[in-house]
Amino acid sequence: MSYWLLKTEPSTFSWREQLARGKKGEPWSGVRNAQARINLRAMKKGDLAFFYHTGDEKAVVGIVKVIKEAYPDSSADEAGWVMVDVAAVEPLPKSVALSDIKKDKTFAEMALVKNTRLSVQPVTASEWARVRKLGGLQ
DNA sequence: GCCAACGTTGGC
DNA sequence: GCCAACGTTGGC
Repeated sequence: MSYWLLKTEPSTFSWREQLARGKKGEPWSGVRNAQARINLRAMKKGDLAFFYHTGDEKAVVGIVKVIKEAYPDSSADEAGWVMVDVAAVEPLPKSVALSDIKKDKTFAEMALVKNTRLSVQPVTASEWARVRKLGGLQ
């Protein structure tokens, strides 16, 4: 079981919309970056991911679960790009801002900090636990 | 609105 | 195969 972080611009697709899809979930389409694709392909059913809002918010706002592994992205103009389906698991009682993440040395090596442009990135178990805690879970 | 970081493209 | 130019992402 692995952990991930998925970035989205809330005006394009927000946590509110993800929540509204419920257990049926939603395809995570539109990824057009080689490194991000590698990560999408590595995702297994049941893996968990943080849902991160870019733009004005810049915060982790919720947790989603992979419910369907990588398959062809129907929104792509050319073959080879993939998407997964994810469903909302739960919101974070308290969203965790990027500024808070940058302050905490637990996250010094996190892709969110070191590679700001990567939209699909792995999260370590310790990073996962720390963000959950900062977010008010357990 | 600007710019740093990164990726892609195209000339050589 | 290198690298300059350009485009995009996303934080500030």
